[in-house]
Amino acid sequence: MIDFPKNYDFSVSELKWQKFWEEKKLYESHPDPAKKKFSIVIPPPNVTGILHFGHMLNNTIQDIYSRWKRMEGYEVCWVPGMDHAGIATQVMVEKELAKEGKTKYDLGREKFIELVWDWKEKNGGVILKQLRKLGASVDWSKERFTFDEGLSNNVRKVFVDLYKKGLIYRGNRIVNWDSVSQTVISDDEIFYEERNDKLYFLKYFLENSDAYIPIATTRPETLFGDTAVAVNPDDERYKMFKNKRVILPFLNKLIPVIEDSYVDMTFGTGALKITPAHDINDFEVGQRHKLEAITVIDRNSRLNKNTGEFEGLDIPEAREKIIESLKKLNLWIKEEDLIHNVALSDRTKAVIETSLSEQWFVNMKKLAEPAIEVVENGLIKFYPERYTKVYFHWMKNIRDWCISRQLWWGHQIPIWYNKNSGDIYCDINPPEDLENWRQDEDVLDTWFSSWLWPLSVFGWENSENDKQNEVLNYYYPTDFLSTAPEIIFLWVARMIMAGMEYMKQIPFKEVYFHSTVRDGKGVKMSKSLGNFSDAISLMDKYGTDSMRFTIVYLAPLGNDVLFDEEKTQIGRNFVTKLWNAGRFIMMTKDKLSDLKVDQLQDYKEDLIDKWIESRYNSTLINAERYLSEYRLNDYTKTIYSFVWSDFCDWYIELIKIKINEYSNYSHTIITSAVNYYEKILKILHPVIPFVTEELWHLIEEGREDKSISFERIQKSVKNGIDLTSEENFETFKEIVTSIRNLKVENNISAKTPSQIKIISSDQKFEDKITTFKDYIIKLCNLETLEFLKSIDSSEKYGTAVINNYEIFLLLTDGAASAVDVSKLEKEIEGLEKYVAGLQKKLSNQNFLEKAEGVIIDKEKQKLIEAEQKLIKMKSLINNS
RNA sequence: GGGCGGUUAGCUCAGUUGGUUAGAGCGCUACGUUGACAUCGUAGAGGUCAUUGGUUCGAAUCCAUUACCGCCCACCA
Repeated sequence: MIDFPKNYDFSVSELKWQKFWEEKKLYESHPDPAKKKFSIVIPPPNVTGILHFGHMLNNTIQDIYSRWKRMEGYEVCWVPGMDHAGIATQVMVEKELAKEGKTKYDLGREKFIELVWDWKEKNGGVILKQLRKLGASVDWSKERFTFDEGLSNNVRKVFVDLYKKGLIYRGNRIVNWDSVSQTVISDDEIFYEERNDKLYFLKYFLENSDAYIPIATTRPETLFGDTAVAVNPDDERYKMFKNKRVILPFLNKLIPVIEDSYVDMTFGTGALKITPAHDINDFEVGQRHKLEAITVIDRNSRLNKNTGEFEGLDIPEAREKIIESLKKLNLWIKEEDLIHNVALSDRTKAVIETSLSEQWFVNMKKLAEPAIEVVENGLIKFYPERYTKVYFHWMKNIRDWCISRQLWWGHQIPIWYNKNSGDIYCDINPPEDLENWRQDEDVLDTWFSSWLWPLSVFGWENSENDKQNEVLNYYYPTDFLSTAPEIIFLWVARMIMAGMEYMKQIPFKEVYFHSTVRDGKGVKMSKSLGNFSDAISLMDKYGTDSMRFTIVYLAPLGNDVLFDEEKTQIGRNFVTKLWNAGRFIMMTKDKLSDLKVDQLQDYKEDLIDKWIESRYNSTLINAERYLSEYRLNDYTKTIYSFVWSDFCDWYIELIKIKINEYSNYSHTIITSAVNYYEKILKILHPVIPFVTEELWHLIEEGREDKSISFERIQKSVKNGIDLTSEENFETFKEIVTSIRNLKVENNISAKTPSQIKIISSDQKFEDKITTFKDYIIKLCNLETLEFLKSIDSSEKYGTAVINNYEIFLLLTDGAASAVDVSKLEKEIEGLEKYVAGLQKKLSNQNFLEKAEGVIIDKEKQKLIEAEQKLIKMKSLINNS
């Protein structure tokens, strides 16, 4: 006899199995040519990261596929790891330093990097511990870090290779400069904030004339960098200025008036000053018109030597002084209030200065071509499918990738400049006579290492040896990638490009973009908004399985998850239900184990057995289908309803009757119940791994060294569905529900034994019912259940009319009135409308000519049934 | 501003190629607790499928329009 606790203690169980799985190295994978493989690489979380709801959802999804495929017999490999996350990590350590009143410059580059490594060893990687807590069945022996040696080598190799192919170049481009962190940041690290600002109107006088062109600008301090004034070619107002020159204030320099359709005639004055060095659009206009780009703001956001008397001033100061001077010079018109978006740095909240800077770029056009093709050809599929459009739009308009970052924590660019000759040396290893060379100070964008992730984690070396790389050849391409939609360009698209360039093969076959997790009101969860519940503490409170189940249950493909603490009930209640069903089965098994052999008889299968087998097969077919379509919520829902509605509400209740009435069958009955229960545990294991492992061990002795995660889930079989049994069972449920309802309506306690009479026009109906007559009697607590041709009208009855049969509940003394007339009338009214609608449809020539025969027959059948029902209901009302 | 989605019961969502009196879970209401489970059971009430128009014998489903919501991209001097 197994001790089966009344309550499930998830905290003990989860720790136990987490340890068991890892210590036994169950999920370590090795290439096995005899088996089909299934491989996934984790989207490497930041080394600074902690597990939030997005991670919980994403890693649960990956775990579901890993576990399901493993149970289907695949050699599954799910590779974990982390990203060194340049800016995020560096900023974190810099903040620590700041507490001691120090900056990174006090330490110097080398010492600072050492410090970051220390920080990583001590505080980094919290999220990997949390992945263990989540139950992620990853292969820990393959854990990688984007900054570890192998991956760093890969990064250098790829840089050198692209450089030698001429795809990496150094160029002057407009970049986003964060003057606080002193680095260039990408567009993705910027957010926009609406601010109240001023729009200033200035006069730029025409050369040798009293006429001026009015300029509207929010940034008068950049006028020193103006190299043109632009107007729209269609703008009649400035016709006289076209192809002439105007005088730039202060510098008295002549700049041309150019025409460019980029200029919006309706905004400001319709005349725009062009400052190619400090605005992305101006830069583009400048390129079109071959204008010079003059930098006037330095890296500390101060005006530089090109601004004459204003040199050294910061921006607000300079702006004020410039306006003052313009007024004195009579170059001032007016100012207006303006609400516009200001770009700010995600990390430092500093106002972003767009300025011209020398950076390293990757030319993306060539790399993008094959990456577009493989998605067009369907070699890579996106779920939800609509992301393919988003992908194409971006890929077909791809811009060059600025890969240099002015940080210390990251892969330093493998470029050396000769101190004497200025020659450039680019190689994986430093030049031999190092004292004559100076390495480029910049590091590479973090994504420059993560775009190689699917190759590098499997030991890619970009050499001839690759062909002998058994591990890489076995696992690449991976089968599945699950990630957040916001990194489709930053990461997903780039991995495809790297995969095509270096493996000549796609990096993954299917990409799932998971739901964004929002709070109950639909607001994206974030720490700053304070609507952020701590995922880990909720796991402690409700159990990991409950959280996993709930979050997947709430995550439909392509939609957001609206999550709040209250909703964890779904998962928690389900886990409890599953536990209690197991407890019932085990208790019953124990109780019946005393039965002697001579008490057993041959077990006769009945409707229940056929029905539950069919329901199981339907559930399995659905589960497989939903998983293959990445409809994870439907996968959980279909199993949920099988377990709760079919197995617990009906199957177990009927088992109870079988056992109480025919205890001599019970061994077979309980064997069968255990069998279905184990099947349930298996198909649920991918989503709720801990409790299913616990239950699987409790349900049968002798499994100490085994894990449910290696039990096989057999593929579904189509002919496992028995529609007749399912339909008959539905009729059975319909009768039971109707009788229970009749009792409630007539104020008869469920416990009171009642007499039921059923009248049917269908001769076969009685035969059909007979097979489950006894179950009806027991479930509804009946004294008698009779089939009659007519009813004794001297008695009072509660009645239910159901299609081709009627149920009569005999009302004994003191029972309430037999028929609720008003309710019945309402029903009749609805039914009459329905019948009229059908009649109209069936007398419509067009319908009869154009609709398919099957449809017409179906409608005719509906009409017959409805008319029958109507007649019965009317007679009911007449009799009352 | 450009692109892409969405709008079905109080809430969150299903609804296959147009042919149901439109479904589920949660919530709500009533009743029910000594034998798996009150984290439960039984039963019930709830929707003119966002608007308007069109295609069709027939529209939640296809097309167009409007309104609102969301996401992504670009960012306006």
